[in-house]
Amino acid sequence: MALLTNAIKGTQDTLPNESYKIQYIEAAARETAGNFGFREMRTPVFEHTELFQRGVGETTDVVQKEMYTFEDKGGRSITLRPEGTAGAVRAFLEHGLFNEALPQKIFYLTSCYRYEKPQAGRLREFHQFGIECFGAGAPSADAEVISLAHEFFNFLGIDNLSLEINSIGCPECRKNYHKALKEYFEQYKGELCETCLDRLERNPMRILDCKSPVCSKIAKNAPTVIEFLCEDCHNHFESVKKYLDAMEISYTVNPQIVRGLDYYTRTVFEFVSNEIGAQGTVCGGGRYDGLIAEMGGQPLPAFGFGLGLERLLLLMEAQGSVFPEPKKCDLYIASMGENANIKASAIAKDLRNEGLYVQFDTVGRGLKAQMKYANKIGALYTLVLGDNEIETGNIKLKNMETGNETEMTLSDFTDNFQALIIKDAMSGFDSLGIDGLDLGSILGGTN
RNA sequence: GUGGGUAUAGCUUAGUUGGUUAAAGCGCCAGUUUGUGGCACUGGAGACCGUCGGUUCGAAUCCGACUAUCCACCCCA
Repeated sequence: MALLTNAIKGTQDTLPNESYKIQYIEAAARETAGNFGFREMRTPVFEHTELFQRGVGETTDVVQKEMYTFEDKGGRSITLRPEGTAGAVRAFLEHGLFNEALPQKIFYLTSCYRYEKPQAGRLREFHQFGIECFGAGAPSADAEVISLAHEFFNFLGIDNLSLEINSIGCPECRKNYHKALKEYFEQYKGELCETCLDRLERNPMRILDCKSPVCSKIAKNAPTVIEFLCEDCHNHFESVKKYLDAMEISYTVNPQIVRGLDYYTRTVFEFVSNEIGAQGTVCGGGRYDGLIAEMGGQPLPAFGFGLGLERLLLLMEAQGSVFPEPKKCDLYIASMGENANIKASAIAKDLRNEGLYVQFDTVGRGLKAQMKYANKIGALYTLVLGDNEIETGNIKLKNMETGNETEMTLSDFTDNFQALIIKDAMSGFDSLGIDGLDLGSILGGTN
């Protein structure tokens, strides 16, 4: 039974009373991306496993232990995407988008999958707002994409998010840096933690990231990547900073930032929060000039980021952000008797065609229960429809907020409901005169 | 994969040193009002007390294992 009624570990349902929040965030993402000239790309949730092995990097944790990989019935090895960039690059190459006007500016809103132990801000299925800018190698591209994320956060009214940037250079400068780093840490071989000893051999840059007090203390005085940047990479980084300064985007240079995906080169950055637990990176990205060639294309520079929607939502709730309320029900039609029930459905259809949000009873409840329901869903107006109303053609329209009822004929009501509620919202029925809208004749008494 | 916390109705929780029909608030349904919501009052439905096993005359309560969940490490969005 538990299998039937329990969601899979590390997954989350978004229920109807919460979904408007994530919809708001997604709408903000589309809006912001659009203003920067980024257009949406949708790619499959699954790809050939090789794509991620090559694209994300064989040595990364993501590929080594976190992928959802399975064999399909045709014997192919398939993997649920653990991130968005590899698939976007694949589609970019497959459809020859490099022949279109460059840069190709792409955004996506998608789910990603990683087999990890869930914790605060970390799910096995999570959602990303991703940006990829293909074919833009200038420092202005780095700055533009970073400013897009900045603008997005700004739009949502988020503060307390710090931008940290770094440059990890090109493969050429990294070679020298690795050498220097190894030499440095080897002096402390006796003190480093076990995992760091391992890192010393495989990827000494990761030691910079270690949380153990001993290692991080040693790492503090380690040589930084920035000191080892070649002239081109150095100039590039300096230029990026100038652009950010000019856009008044504040940042701190954090030489400790080492991104976990192999494809990054030069500029890397993170937007970090300290309000949502240990997994504080809400947005992370950078330049990946080698990836497109690595995946079989002509060499082409690129820059992008991934932004975690669940973490963002967590952050917004921690900050008490207000989300725009979803639309309220304009009209609830409470009906009694078969004739009225049928009439209610017909009225609802007509008003919905005019773009109004209308509901009627589909449970077969009594009038009182229907009124209760109308109240619960926050209906703005209620129309009671029974044998009397059908017979006489006279109805009362109830404003659920004030409780006022207004008498009118059914046909006037159906013809003018939209105008009526606008007028009512502006002034209330009580004060309605004969100005503008010609509604005087249908607004009999109020009570 | 490794640690630590937690597990009682849809939700939030109470449950005294093991002792009869496991309690409350919110929510849900209905009634008080033969055709009118919110407020109040009354009633109702809803819990194999996470699962399995053990100790005991007797277990929601003690013990063990498992599972789930939360948090942290690793790593990342």
